[in-house]
Amino acid sequence: MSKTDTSEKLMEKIVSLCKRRGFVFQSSEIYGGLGACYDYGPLGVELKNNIKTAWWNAMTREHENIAGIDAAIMMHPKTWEASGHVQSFSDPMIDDKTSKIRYRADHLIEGYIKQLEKKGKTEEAKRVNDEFVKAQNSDDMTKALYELIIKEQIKSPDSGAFNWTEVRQFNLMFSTKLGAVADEAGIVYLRPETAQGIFVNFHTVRESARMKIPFGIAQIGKAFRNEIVKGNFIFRMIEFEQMEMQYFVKPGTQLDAFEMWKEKRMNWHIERLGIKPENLVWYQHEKLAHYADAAFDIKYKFPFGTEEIEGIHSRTDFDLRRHQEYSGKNMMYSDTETKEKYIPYVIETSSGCDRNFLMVLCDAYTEQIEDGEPHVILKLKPELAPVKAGIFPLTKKDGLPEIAEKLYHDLKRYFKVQYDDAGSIGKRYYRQDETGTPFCFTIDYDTLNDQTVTVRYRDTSNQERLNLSQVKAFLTEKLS
RNA sequence: GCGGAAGUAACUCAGCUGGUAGAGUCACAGCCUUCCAAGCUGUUGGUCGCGGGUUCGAGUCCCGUCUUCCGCUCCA
Repeated sequence: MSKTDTSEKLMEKIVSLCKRRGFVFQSSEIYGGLGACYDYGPLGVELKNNIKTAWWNAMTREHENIAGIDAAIMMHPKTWEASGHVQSFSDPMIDDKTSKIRYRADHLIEGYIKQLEKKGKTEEAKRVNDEFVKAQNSDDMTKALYELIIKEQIKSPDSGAFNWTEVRQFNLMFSTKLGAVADEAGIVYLRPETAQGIFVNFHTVRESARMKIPFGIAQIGKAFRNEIVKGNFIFRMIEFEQMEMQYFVKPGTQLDAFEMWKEKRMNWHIERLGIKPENLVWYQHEKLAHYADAAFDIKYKFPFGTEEIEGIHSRTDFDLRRHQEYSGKNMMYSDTETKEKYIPYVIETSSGCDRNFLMVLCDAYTEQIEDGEPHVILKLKPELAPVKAGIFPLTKKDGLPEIAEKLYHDLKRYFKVQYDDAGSIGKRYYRQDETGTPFCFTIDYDTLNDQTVTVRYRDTSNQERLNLSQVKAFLTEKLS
């Protein structure tokens, strides 16, 4: 990243590179695009898969007590009542037309009640509060809240104006109809988080994988949120992919597990994704979600601001307890040694795959000024690079292409490699630098004599010679 | 959803007060090329976001609409 670049410019450059080189495209672009939806291109899908594999392996392969699943996107509607999403994901919003500021309608009324209490008008506060509770439980909650705001003449906290829009409902869950005949009973939601697919499978996974507490269940999958505020490229999408793990522990031990996972997850970003440590920061939640008793986020210093890429939350036994309540099924764990029975506590590590992808690109993006021209290098960790090596004949004659093609065919079974004979050799190196390919092998005139090739390193432009027969071993070693 | 800015080739943009589209880059083919974006030739690619209006004539003026970018609540 060049020091003269403003962060806005940097983001533009990354978006432009993504389009031009086939990392990420706007969805349905020929129809004008669809907001906050993006498609991963040929190189993007490789990079994204590599990130997912790095996560999956670190979680499931390197932890014998973590099992993986892949749950359905659509779940029984009761799931979302139990999880609290039907209630808490449905926000009644109201706009002050004077100041153009938006408020949560329920927060507005709560604020008003508190003000009354402060002024000593306890009786009136109680009356409004009763009406507030009644409005919240009314069949048409948005209308009831609106009528209450109008009736009590609640003014805007910022502008002092009494100039409201109607209360509108912003439910963040997407719904669709199940079955050919659509009726009210058939409404299902696209999951707004992947976690619930893990909770409802708690017993089936535990038994089939023969797990004992403490153990975890890992999952990578799509989730959907009908966001009011979208944007920052792929940072906030309505359809996004989560990589998350729920770790079940004995109540009372959750804080130890919490600390362990905090450390492990931070290290994973630094060691496995190769993110510069100075660009990652911890953020502690002060206002906790309805299910949590401790919550930290890992944030990354994006060009557009320091934003969350992973949450590590102590979810208590909220989810399992609620599922036990709503389903009537026993969600207790029986410890066969101590004969104890309890609902386990949960530590969640939940990371946005698309956000990791964007972070990896931002962190790897490098410009070196050469002869006044910026030379773009994506300094990706070799394991993550979409293409592992470029294979070039120095020129298109004298038998060099034939040797290069043979090398390409020998390697392509094992590594994602690219053959290129178009343009000058410098241009071909440049193309690979821009897409993060860590190594290039060039067949030249020396190859004809001594069977050696040039290996050229992306980050330094340094070159070494290597025997043709050792190229595969070289890549294997560098990528492990 | 509200306020501000903008939509012309795959990318970055030009197109002045209306006269039926251009540049550079990229891509592709060929020539050339003995190691870091060289050069030459050619080719592909646009009903100027979409719809309507004014006009003999609209990329350009007017209206609507969609989308994107920047701010306002929440989150992975």
